[in-house]
Amino acid sequence: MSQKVDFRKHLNQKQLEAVSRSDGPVLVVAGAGSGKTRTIVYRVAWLVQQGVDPSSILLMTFTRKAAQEMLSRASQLIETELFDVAGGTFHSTANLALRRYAHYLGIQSSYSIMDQSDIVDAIEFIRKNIVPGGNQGKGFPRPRTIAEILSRAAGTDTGIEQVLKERHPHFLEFIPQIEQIREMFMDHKRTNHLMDYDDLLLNFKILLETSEIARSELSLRWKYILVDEYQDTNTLQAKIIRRLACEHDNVMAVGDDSQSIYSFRGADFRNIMEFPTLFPGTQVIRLEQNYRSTAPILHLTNSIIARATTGYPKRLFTEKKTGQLPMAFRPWGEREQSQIVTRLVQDSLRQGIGLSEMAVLFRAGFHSFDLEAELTRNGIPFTKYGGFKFMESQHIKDVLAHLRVMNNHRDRLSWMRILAILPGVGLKTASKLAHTLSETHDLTQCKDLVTHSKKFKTHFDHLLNTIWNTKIMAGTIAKKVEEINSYYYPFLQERYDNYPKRMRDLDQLANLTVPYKSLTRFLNEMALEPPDDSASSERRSQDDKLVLSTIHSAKGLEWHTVCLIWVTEGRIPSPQAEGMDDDLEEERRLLYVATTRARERLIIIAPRISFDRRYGSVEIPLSRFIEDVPHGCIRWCNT
DNA sequence: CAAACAACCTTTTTT
DNA sequence: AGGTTGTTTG
Repeated sequence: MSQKVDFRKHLNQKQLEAVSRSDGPVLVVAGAGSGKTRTIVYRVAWLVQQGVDPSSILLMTFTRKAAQEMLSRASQLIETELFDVAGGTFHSTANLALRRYAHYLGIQSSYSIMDQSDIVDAIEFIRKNIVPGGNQGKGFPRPRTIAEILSRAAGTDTGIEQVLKERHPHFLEFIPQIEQIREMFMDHKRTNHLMDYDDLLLNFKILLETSEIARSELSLRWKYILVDEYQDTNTLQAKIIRRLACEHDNVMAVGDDSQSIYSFRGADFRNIMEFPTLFPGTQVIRLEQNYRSTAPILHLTNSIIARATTGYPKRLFTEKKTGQLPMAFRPWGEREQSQIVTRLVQDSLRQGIGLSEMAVLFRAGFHSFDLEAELTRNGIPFTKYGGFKFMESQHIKDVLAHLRVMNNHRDRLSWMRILAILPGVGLKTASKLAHTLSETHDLTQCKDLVTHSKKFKTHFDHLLNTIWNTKIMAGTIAKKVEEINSYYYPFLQERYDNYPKRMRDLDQLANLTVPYKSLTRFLNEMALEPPDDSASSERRSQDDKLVLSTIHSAKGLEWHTVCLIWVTEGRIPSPQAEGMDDDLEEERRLLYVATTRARERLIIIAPRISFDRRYGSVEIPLSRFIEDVPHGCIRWCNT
């Protein structure tokens, strides 16, 4: 048995209270930097030291990485391996449970998981077919928007009409069409054995509600449930937790309503407010001592969130009394902004602050394009979190489609994608062939599908041979990916000028498969948790690089120095939020999350001029959230 | 029915 | 600046 950990020494009064609670529901309202992660880590350690079997603990987090980190910290603490603890996202937990219990719902357990782009592709495909001979063109929502609407309806447990009224009143006239698309989309998923993110949660919930066996088995297995980032759960997820804990009520939910920033995904901070209602007898514990930031930074962040209308009032305090005032700059334009950041980074380096101790944060992925160029010019290495996704670039999707077809021959859209790569194949041909191919197990029977064109037949044969041979060939998944890569290479070269770079991406993809033994596993995990980008897989700790990140992707992280760019109207708050109170509130919380990432130094930059393609140079005011803040909070600097 | 070209428009945030 | 959508041509 491991040595005893002195919990009293490592935790403050409140943290200790949460960690050592015996049984029953607990809600930990943990302000930014108040030791939220620490509390969870110590809670796991405490439970295990009390003799709780690690395999009866379930740790739900926002990303798999977060779960792994917490578990590894906990296991270091008590010097006990903890790989028996179930840890992961709601989606991966749902996936796990559904694989096992799908038959109770009359669903095949061999379903594939659709990622965002699969969903959009499918909806687009359906929309094209819905009105024969014509697209509804003008004013009709785009596939991406439709996907959003459907997802929101699923995640909030409401109807399409409700969602449209609240979020997209200008599409109200299309209710019948959208309903129809929804029906056809569901049909498409059923016949092709597919599930999207919402289906995972929805079916998990249904499973827990309808199958007494599954519910009690799971609830008896996971006797202690910990949920991180509870403020970013939706109603569906709350219901899942409620059911999972039905046998014991041992749930510890941890979160901060002031940091709820995922409402576009159906998350609602009111969820965390209602937790005590969902679990009567909940002990609410507030963590308000901040261990991260200096007093001046905290003063600013407190002022930013003070005007928010969220529920649990709190005011963080710290014992780090001294420190620099947050600095703010108003440079002329984007160019100057990038130069300030660069200069700042170079100065900090001279002061001995490592590159990886600094981060630049922004509202949206494209806000950093100019900065990226400037950093490159100055030879400053950086990695970027958030924004464009490796897995969603065309060439990666092409190769993945081959793998998916090998895995699930019914995947019609992947067939279409593969076929459309061949020269001389467009929508019509692909559609026809994909239909037959997806119905047939044995590809060797499909050779004669194409007879008319000799040239095309050669290509088609080659494709079928490659798929078939790769499918049955022995060897690792990486080997198979390489096989597909070399088949795909000529097309890649043909289609893209930057094919060498894209080829490197494909090699990277092969590397990603290394930890996996089963192709199904690999594909599903990639859909559930895609890697950040091609660069980050090489990143791995020791590389000293500046971090550029969207605010969303910076959640839960911290740096010595944080620099926020584009703190202006039109960027934060984002123009889309304009006129919607709830959304504007969320933008404020977003800025709160961003500013609370800083330990010692916070820099805010807000260019005066932004370049708009339509109107040319436009003057833009400082973000209203900073305008609101008391004067002495910030030191204004000349550029 | 597919390829080549042109206009366009988009652009939050992510499991 | 990129992909996407629509239009024309072969």
